[in-house]
Amino acid sequence: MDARPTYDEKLLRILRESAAIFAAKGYHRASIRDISAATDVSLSGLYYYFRSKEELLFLIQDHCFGTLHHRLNEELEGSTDAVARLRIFVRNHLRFFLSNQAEMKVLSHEADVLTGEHRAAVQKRKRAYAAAAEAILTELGPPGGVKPRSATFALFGMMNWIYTWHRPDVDPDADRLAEQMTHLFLHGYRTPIAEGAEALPERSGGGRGDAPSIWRTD
Amino acid sequence: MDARPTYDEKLLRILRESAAIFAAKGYHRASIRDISAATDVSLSGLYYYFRSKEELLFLIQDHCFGTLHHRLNEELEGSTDAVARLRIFVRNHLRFFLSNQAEMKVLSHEADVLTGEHRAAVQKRKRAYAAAAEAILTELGPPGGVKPRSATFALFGMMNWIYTWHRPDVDPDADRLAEQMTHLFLHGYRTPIAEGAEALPERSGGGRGDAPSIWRTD
Amino acid sequence: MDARPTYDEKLLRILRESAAIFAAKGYHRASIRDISAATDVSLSGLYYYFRSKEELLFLIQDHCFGTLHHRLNEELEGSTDAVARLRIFVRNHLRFFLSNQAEMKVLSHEADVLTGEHRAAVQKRKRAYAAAAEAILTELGPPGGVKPRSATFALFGMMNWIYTWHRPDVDPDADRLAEQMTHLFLHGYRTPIAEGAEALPERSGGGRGDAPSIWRTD
Amino acid sequence: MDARPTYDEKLLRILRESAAIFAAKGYHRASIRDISAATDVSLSGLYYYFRSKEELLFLIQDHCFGTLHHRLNEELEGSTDAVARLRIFVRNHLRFFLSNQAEMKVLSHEADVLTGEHRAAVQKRKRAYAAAAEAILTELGPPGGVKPRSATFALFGMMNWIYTWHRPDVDPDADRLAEQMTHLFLHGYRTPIAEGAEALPERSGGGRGDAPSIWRTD
DNA sequence: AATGAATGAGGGTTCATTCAT
DNA sequence: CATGAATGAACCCTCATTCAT
Repeated sequence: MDARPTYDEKLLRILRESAAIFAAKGYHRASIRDISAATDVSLSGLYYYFRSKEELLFLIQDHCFGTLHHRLNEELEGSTDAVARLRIFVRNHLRFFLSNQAEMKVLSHEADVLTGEHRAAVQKRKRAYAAAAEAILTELGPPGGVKPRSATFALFGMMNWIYTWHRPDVDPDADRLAEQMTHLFLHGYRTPIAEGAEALPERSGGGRGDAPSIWRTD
Repeated sequence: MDARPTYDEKLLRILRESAAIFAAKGYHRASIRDISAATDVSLSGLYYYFRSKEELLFLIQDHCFGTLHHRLNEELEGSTDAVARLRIFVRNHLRFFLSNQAEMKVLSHEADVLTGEHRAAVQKRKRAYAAAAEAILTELGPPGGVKPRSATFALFGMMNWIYTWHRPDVDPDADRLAEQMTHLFLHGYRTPIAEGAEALPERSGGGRGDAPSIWRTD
Repeated sequence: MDARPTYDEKLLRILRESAAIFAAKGYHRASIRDISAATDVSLSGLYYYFRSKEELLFLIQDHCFGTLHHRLNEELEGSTDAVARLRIFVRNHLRFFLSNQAEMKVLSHEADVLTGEHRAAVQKRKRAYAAAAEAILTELGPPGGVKPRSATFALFGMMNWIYTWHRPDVDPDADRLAEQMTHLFLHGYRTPIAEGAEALPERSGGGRGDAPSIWRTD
Repeated sequence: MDARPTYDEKLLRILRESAAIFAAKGYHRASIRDISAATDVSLSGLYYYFRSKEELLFLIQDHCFGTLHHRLNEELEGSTDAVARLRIFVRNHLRFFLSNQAEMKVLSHEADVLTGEHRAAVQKRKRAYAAAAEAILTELGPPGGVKPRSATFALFGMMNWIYTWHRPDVDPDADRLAEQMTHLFLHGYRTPIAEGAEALPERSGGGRGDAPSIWRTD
């Protein structure tokens, strides 16, 4: 109804372009000058939209998380079956991830750049989203031997790692990947760990505590 | 036998401290001055040990990958059972990860900082290690529906993501985590995907191609 | 009679707030944004009232000097006794100074910020005021040894320096201070310098010309 | 004995040139680039000698005050007569002031730019020097009506104001000025205030409390 | 083998000011 | 009258790196 570009639209454009630049070069290597060039907004003009580079990153992360979680709730609505809900969760996450690769890379990769209140606000979002995930896992019933906390993060690891390897021309699309990851996770999660499974013969210096230095001297 | 501090020992110390600093602040935010302060070597003195900051990062990553892969081969030696070999692989990876958190974080997090020959050299190492992993998966026999490439990276995702969440006081140690992750992966990998599993009712705009903007405007 | 806020009143409010800010932070450190915030006038809105930051400073200084001198003439009117006139001069200056500390600090402290015509206009006011002071001193009759020019500035120094130290809770008020300073000045001014008073034994390297560096190297 | 330029000498040169620039343009208007140009040291090279612009100002002020006070003590040594000591104090101050005009202007004019520890350190110096001055005044015996605190600052006002007016070609040199200011101060300080001196007829709105606005509206 | 001194390039940010509305 | 949006210029400071010693 209103064709005039609104204030919001311009900010959103800046956020989108900035996310792409942060994704490509990394937050610290990207300069405000890069963003100025990409957006065709003067260096100082940008500061009308955010107070600092860090706030810019915050705006990106905050909006991104907000939308991700918001969509999840929409998708879950009405669904009651535990497995279906897990599948929806994974699919939503991966769809969003692959549709907004730049933003999600920024979210995954620049997680601990933020400080102070910005950091706190994003962590709050993160915790809420992780809690939603854990709740879904809980609905699945007791796991077969994997701790729920580790399992949650293992699932996130599978999903969040994709920005490092996924190539659209070679790899499955979001929905297919979602099926596969749900499947992968679900069976292991439910199947009890067999006795003696861990009976691996010890070979070299054991686990933690022994902590051999990473640096070979030979 | 030789009590004199050798050249190597000092370089190694520098690499260790540098890895810790890179892990804590990120490669780009960490300055050579930080490293100078941490190592008690003068700024210019450091340049005796590496030609540039990037080479320093390379040395860390190269040694780290080298050791990781070297250990894997040692651990695998003599073992023939496919499942056992997978378990060894995961355990080796996680032990190493948790024993050398700083280095592994640098490896995971600063993967695409390197350029030119340094980049090529590390990628070669990375590919070799990934190939070893994929070979082990292949030994497991045909998967039940998950593509081997996706599965490999899903496994790496689970494992490499731990630097973002693992807390030694709360979470299982490396060996126990290895059991769980092996278990998690293995069952999903082998179990065939049931027909109709993906029959999720479509809800919002579909997967890729539709690519809704990340930024809500409502 | 007229309740509507007039043009002048708003300008005056702006000048008053600006003077306070300039006094607090110094002209150069104070930003137009600070003034915008303090006056609740938008950044660009301020430029309706003055053409540039420098003009704003000019308006403050010009008004301030104008009023100071105007009051002096009012106070002096009808008084003929030389000493009484000096007393009135000092009292007027100090009253004004302590009643308008911000403005007078700006006057004293930002004296040579102005350039071009602004500078010329203020200096004209300054010279006129200083001439009035010198005239009063002349009426006192020939000094006892102090040059009139130095004496005038010594008096101004005493008076203008107060913005650096005067604390209303501890120090005398304007009128009492005026008595004391008049007294202080008057006696020294009239009393002849005794012969041999200056017969101080030379100690270190003499006065100007010798110009020892300020920086100790021992 | 050693003709090689030492580290110190270079720092001192930088401080001297910086003081001249701060004196000429004011601290805030002067840029590090100005100093770089004046000293022929690269912009970044300067930061080898100080950590920030503020520290540079601190170094100037600290050294300056240190030397001033140090010299005072040297000059006072052995002198016992109260009046002679006052004369020495004033002479030392004025000699130093006129021999190091730039530094002293910076000291007088940029007094409250410093913050934190820098500010505290300089204020400590300032208090010590002011205390020395007050001690000398105390030795003179009880004043004739002027409060010692006001008197001290009146004297400082006379002296410190000279950077605003003194012209070497027209005005007396430091030693002569010292005589005159000592004389000016001394007589007023000792002579009792006559009764009824302050019996000035009130004319316009009285002293403080009445505080007429500085801005004329007529 | 080690370092003090120095630098060019570039970083984030602020500022006074303008102009269409 | 008033303002939201925008900008060029400048500012302070940090960085990786070098080089004479």
